[in-house]
Amino acid sequence: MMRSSKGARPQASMGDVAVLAGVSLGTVSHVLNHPDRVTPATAEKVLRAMAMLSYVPNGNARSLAAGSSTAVGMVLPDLSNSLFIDVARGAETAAERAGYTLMIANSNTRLERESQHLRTFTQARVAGILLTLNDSEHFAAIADDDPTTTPTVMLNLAVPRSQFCSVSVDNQSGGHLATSHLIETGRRRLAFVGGPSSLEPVQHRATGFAHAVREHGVEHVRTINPAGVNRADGWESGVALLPQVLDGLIDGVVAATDLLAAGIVQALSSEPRLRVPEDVAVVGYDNNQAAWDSPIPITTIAQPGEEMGRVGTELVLNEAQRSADHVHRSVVLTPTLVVRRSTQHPGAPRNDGARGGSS
Amino acid sequence: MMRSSKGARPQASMGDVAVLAGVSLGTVSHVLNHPDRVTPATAEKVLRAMAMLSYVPNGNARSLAAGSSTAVGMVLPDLSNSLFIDVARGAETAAERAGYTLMIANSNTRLERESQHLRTFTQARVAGILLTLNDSEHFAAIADDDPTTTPTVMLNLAVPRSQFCSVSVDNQSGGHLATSHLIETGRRRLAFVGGPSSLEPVQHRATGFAHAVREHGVEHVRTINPAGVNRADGWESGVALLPQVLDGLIDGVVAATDLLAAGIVQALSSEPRLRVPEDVAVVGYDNNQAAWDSPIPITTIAQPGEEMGRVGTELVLNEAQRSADHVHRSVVLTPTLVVRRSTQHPGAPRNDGARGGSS
DNA sequence: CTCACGCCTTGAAGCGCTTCAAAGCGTTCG
DNA sequence: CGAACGCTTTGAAGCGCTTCAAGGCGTGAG
Repeated sequence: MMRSSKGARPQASMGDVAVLAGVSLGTVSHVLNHPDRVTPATAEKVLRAMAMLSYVPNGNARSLAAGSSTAVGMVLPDLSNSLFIDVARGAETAAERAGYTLMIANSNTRLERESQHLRTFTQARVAGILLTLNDSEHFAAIADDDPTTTPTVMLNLAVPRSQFCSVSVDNQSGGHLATSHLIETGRRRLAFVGGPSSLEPVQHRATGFAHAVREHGVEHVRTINPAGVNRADGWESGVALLPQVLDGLIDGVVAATDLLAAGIVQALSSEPRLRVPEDVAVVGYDNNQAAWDSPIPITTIAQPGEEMGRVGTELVLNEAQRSADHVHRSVVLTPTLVVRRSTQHPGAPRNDGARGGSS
Repeated sequence: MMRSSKGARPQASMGDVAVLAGVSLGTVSHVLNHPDRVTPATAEKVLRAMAMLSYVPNGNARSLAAGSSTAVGMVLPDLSNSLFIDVARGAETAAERAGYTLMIANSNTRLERESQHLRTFTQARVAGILLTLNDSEHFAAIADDDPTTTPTVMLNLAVPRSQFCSVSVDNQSGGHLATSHLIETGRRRLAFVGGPSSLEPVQHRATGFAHAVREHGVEHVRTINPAGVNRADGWESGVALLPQVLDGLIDGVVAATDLLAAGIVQALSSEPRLRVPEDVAVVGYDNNQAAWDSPIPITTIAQPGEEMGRVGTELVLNEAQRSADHVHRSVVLTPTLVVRRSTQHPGAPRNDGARGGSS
């Protein structure tokens, strides 16, 4: 059906529909919100009128009168990290299932944008907010100064359960998992490549690494903490590691992110005398695209991103719907190991696939 | 400042603020919207009262009364495609600069979700909508049945300029660019790897390829159209191409996406007698992460994603603010060539870098 | 045949805010 | 000294919708 060419007539309101259908305003509203209270005949009359006028209910007026909204807001720190994309996807699915709509706002890890978006969501009176943060300092700043009464759950950061629900992944156990895998596949002389100390998840992964090393009594040869956790930082770390690897002093590397791992693999492979995984195994973290796409696919720790989004949404909606008897909870999810070439014995079957899209 | 522990008091309203400040409701409103009409002393009194009550204006009531909103909605088809992430980033920047907030909704390329999100945005009375689509069939369905009066601009798809503004990238010229690059670097016997015919952008790239081949009078040896445009499809296509490449019948391949190109490079490289780019050059499309991350970094066509988002936002805001004298425009942006190893002469400097994020 | 009971439908009272005409007031000008 | 003017502040009228008490009306029971 083509757009009706009524020109610049503002928008049909519920009143217009009522007049056209020959019923009262209240009845029109009931057709939308309590169809059971209305005679089928009446309902049909009204629906026909709505169609005729291309009526679109005004969500603002609705939320205002009803005092509630059907949207859930989500603040994401980084759209280029596939973990957060997964989180968004899980949240979207859960929200849709519950009849809500997910609105995503991107902060680019800027504290200022984070609280700005929080404010916008609060003003819009969304049903709940999913706040995804990377950095515990940002959390502190936000928790102190944005006294939101909107149900909010923290994603990706474990927080004192006082004010919010939270859903996070156990980074320490992930670090432990990665390290144990290396050890179980025969590596004995390990290095850890981490990152800046402000990144809480990275620190926890380091702790997990340390525990595993101690438990198994293998050698912790070296730790590098580059300024960032991207590919370039990985490359540099790999170069730094090279001499010891060549001397056989290091036979396994645990990297705190996949990007780091990819850079490390790249650096190590650039040395012709070295082969990954035969001479040195590398394991990453996050199950990012970079881990699939690496020339040598990289073993990694997969974070249950979708689950995080799903659980977070369920928690926030629970709080929104039953705020009375809602109790804040901190859910901690467990990451899983994904084995690929970078840690496998030669000749083992190669894991391949794609995560990407098209244009 | 800690959250005031007033318990479950609903929310302070503008009226409460007015009473506390000892002024009228209208004055409080003016403090927010027309600070110039209010005495500094009064303003301060009001602001103090707001702080005291943790007052958060109700955006719904605001938009309702004012008849306008300060949000821009964006519908994205695929969060895992870095092109769209770039678009979102550009849009976000432009929206922020204009004092608007960008709300992103993800449709996962599902028509049903697309129109659902459109409806939500329309109901929320956002100032404008950025509709990003992949598929011209979806456009047809949506244009016909969603008679939105909200300013809307189409992104990524060139559409008849009748109903909407649109911003798209000239895929034909991109295909031409990629092909010419191959020819200019000495390739003479070319193959094209495309995709399903429903993907309009891919078809345009094919057209550009064909034109370039004809213009330069080089040989168009073969076209393959796999069922998809992902890495796996690329691998299969690469395998199919292998015999002819080995026989020297093909010395250059234009792929319709980077994922395809990555798969092709992978397949070709698995043949020890073959070297990329010495024996065969490969060029991709999109400037996705996969093109950076490939063992042999892949020359590609970069789409101006951020610019697309920025221009789209400017158009939609223009229409929202000056709908009277707004004229629909179709902006077509030009893609650019990014040269990497996969098409370069041996010994040429290697282009490296990273696009990724952290966790 | 009448009364009461249910089911639909109606009308009116807000939801919290913007805005505009009108009222207050301290000044300036004649 | 009074009129006129400009700047603040006020009060009230909605914005479009939900909801709830109240009104109509058809039906079954007495």
